[in-house]
Amino acid sequence: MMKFTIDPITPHNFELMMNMYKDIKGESVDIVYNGIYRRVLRIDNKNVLVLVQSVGTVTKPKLSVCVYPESVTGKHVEEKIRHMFSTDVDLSVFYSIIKNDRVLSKLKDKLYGLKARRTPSIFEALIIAILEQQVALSFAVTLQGRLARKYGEHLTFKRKKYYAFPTPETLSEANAQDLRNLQLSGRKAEYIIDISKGIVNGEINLESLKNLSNDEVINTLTEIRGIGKWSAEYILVRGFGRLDALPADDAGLKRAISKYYYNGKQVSTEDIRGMLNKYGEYKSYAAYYLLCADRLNNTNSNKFLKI
DNA sequence: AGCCAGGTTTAAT
DNA sequence: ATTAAACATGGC
Repeated sequence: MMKFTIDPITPHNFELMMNMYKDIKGESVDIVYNGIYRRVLRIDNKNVLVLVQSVGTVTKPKLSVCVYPESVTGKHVEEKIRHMFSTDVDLSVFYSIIKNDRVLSKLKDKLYGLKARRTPSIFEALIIAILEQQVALSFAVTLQGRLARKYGEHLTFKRKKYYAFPTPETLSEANAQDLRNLQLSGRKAEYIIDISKGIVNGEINLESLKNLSNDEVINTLTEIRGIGKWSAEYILVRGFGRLDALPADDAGLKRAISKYYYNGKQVSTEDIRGMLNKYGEYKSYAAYYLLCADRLNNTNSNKFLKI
């Protein structure tokens, strides 16, 4: 077992990050209980189980990471964990940008230290984007779990099975009917198989997009069948970790902005872009905090945020 | 029952 | 160039 610690940029609220999705039922590749996050990661072409927990506080954050087995490069694990948990995001900058916004400044107090999780790979962000298109988030998580159980490799730790997110290689050989049996739509099944094939045969190279601008990434990704603007922007945020990108079409975001800023009146995508644009380099966090507020308002019987 | 949910493509106008 | 229908399922 390899063990090391990471010092995220403060503030960093690991517990809140873990709790943000705990109301969503359904098996998943991300397992959290007893305050410990567990999942299988592909590192150095090997599957390893990673356990992450907080051993610090929100203002003096420290993460403890355990890796089983240890036959991988520690530095590679650390890079992946830093990316996934946004340890290098500096929320103090975001908080100073939004200090005059009546809604976001309240959310800052309620969600202090909350950072967004990112996917370990761009491929995973891409597949999740497809799964989440047009369905409730909880259903998308259920589909993700089914996909992992059927197509993901697994490893056993303390008599418990942990599933990796499926690889493009495996999904490229999946059968469309099998995916439909998991209750994906026929379209989503096609998208996932075709994209996986494209990655395997080299027509799609996700890693090569890392140095491109947001717009260049969007233009490239939206040429792929099944990836529209929303998905491309979602992938920019969730997978690439771009802080200045934003899925402005998002249904949940529209609902939140209409509720908190426009007294329930409908807002257009362009309204959203216009208003969140002023948060510049951190506009993804403005969107994320609003989405979280809306979600917490809907899942908590007592109102989370009153404006 | 019917519409919406962290949309996209395809096939009409 | 814009608009409508189809898509799978669960919750309200």
